[in-house]
Amino acid sequence: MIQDRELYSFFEQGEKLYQRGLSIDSVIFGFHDNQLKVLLTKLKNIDFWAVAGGFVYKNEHVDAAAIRILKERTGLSDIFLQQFYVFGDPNRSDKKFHIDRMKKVGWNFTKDYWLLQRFITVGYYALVEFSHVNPKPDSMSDSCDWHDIHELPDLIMDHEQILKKALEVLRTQLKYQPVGYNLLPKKFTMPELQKLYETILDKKLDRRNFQRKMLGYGILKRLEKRREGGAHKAPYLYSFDLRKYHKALKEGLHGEW
Amino acid sequence: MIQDRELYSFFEQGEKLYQRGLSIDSVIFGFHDNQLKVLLTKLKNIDFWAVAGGFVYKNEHVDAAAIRILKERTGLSDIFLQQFYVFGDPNRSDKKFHIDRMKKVGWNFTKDYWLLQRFITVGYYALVEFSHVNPKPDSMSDSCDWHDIHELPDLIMDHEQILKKALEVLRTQLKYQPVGYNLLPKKFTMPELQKLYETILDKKLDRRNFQRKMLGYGILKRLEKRREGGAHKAPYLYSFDLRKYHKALKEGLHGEW
DNA sequence: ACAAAAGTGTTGTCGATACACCCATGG
DNA sequence: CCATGGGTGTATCGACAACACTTTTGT
Repeated sequence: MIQDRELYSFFEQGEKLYQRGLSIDSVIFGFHDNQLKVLLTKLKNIDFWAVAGGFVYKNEHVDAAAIRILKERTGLSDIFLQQFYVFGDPNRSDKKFHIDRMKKVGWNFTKDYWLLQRFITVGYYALVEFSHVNPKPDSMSDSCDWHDIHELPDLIMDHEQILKKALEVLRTQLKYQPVGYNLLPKKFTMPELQKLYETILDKKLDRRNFQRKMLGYGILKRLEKRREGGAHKAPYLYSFDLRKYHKALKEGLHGEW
Repeated sequence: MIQDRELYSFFEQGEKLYQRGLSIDSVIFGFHDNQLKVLLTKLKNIDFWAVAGGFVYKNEHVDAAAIRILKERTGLSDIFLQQFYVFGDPNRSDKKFHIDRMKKVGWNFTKDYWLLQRFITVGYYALVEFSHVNPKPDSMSDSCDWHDIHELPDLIMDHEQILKKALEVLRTQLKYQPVGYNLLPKKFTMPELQKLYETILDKKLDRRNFQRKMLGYGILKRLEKRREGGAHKAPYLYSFDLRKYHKALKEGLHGEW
């Protein structure tokens, strides 16, 4: 099978190509149908899923590797992507998974095979625009799909922990920094932005106060056009004022000391 | 020399003992003489300093290694210690430093010697009580001392960048989480706490507003006794209410959504 | 007595909450 | 014509900054 040849190549070349004992796992968030989604890949030959992971080339910047992997999985570049934690438990990578998989595809390995060594992983999380993503599985996976945050399949190793931690960091970040650009289309309505916040925070917010609070940050531009076709009154469209948005990203949304 | 024997042992044993390509650098902050200080070690044989660094044993949790290194350098355990960033530039470790040093002490090495490989480092920062620290250099260093944040000596490799980033994170953290326990003695006065904040933020704060704001957080206990002996009016002594302090650490100081 | 340090009050501003009210649109 | 969704206005509360006043203590 073609897929297995790919996988074999990975098994064979990995040790030469990649920095030893180091991996990257990116929790890629998207927003669709008023739900917060995560991009997961289904691993070949076993019934478990994983967040978008990968390895770092021997002469590649760790951050660059994260950007590359994000691009490989989604087709997107120029995206909000941020380190959030290093998972450094010596027993975090369950060898049984790797061994089972390699046996199933008939790959011969020795006890000191590179994939069975200890790996530490750098966790990143990304915020992407759902509709722009073109999910592509990697050589280790046979599919790549969005999953609702509340209905997660079984995840390998410590990936559930990684995902939970990413969510936690995202929720904390939401309090102090603007979120929305990269998760929403270029133009969006205030109710849509509010839904995003409500989904991430898992909490209802007051429509009117939310609006004024957001406008108060001064990072939104109201556009002339309104969205048509929908039922009831047509809401305004907004877009982010990127200059002010990035300024707010750096300085935070709330007061200084 | 005894020291060189130690160093030789490190050069020789390192590859066997430590996880390859992975190091830890901890920026240890202390507070003394109304100044924010960092604990730095002076490397043997070269005129450069470094933040408290070390390596991770092959079967050791990365966080555990950070705790161990902190203990080795300061004698302290049970301290505020937190990951803040991974420095993953493939060229961050300047080989020239290692080569110069090894040549000076007459250590023979090959081109693929473990210390000359690529290293990524996990940055931690710690907040410690100055007076409790007993600085001890490691086998690579011949002294270990506090330095004022504003008068730093030459640092190796990217350690200045690491230190700056730690400071930045500390300043950000200060806005949202309580700081002070671990940096101050058990009992302290409000002006002392204020000085700490002013030093970290590099900014004057209003005495009266600071007091009420701090008290408003409800994480302080006013003690019966006052500090005596000093000139002028004696201030109250305070201590942290650890239950509430830790609660505030988790939940943050400002409002919820 | 007075300067300096520390504790307590008062006021005004601004943002956040909780609502009331008005406008537009499809059924 | 009215239910629903969306936009604007207002009253109240609390946090915070600015600044006035009082208390303590060493010289």
